[in-house]
Amino acid sequence: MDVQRNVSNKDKIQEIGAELERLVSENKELCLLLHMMNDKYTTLRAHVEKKREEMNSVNQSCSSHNLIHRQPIEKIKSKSTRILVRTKEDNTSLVVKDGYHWRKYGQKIIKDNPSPRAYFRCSMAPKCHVKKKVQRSADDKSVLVATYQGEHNHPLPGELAGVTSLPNVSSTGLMSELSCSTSGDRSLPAVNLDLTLCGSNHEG
DNA sequence: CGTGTTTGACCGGCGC
DNA sequence: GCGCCGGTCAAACACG
Ligand SMILES: [Zn+2]
Repeated sequence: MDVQRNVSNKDKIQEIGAELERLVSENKELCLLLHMMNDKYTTLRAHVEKKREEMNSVNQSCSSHNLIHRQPIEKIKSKSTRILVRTKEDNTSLVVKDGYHWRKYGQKIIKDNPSPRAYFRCSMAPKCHVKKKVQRSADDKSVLVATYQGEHNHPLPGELAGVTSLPNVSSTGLMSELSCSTSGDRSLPAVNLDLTLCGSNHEG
């Protein structure tokens, strides 16, 4: 009957729609990531330039007003990278496709945070034992905190890398506060580079 | 049948 | 030593 075929088609359309939604979400994530990297780069450059000017200024004359002394940036050895990415409820805690294949191997309820934390491991290469933790922020439920640990010893496959082409990244207006911090060891104070340059509210 | 997710068990570190 | 807590394992299950 035509009705059945119709239903089947409808189902398929729904499926494709879901896939599209997923891709859009993924694209958004990558967009955010890119933006974050850009911001980080800009901030770091600004800091470096500021530091240089500062040094020059100090070299000439010591002013009365003291300048803030920041921690040396070279101290941070990015053994594990923490990335705060704002996302919708689309990808609750599932496999976040950020270019790699992740296999979930655990989930725990962490104290002082009602949301569970998911543990992932890279399963693209047999020798790649990169781990990743994903959990929601305690304050904003719409913020996922992904903590990458380790380095990939394999390049990204081209099939998945083709999604990174973004026509308009800064005109979508989906940007919000983003923070990126790198902590070398578990015991380090985990310096947080607040990169909330775009001081816009993130009502979600 | 191969692969990935779920989910409770298990284990080590740490504080009491 | 014991129990809490964060992290991992692995058996069972689901899916293509
Ligand atoms: Zn990898």
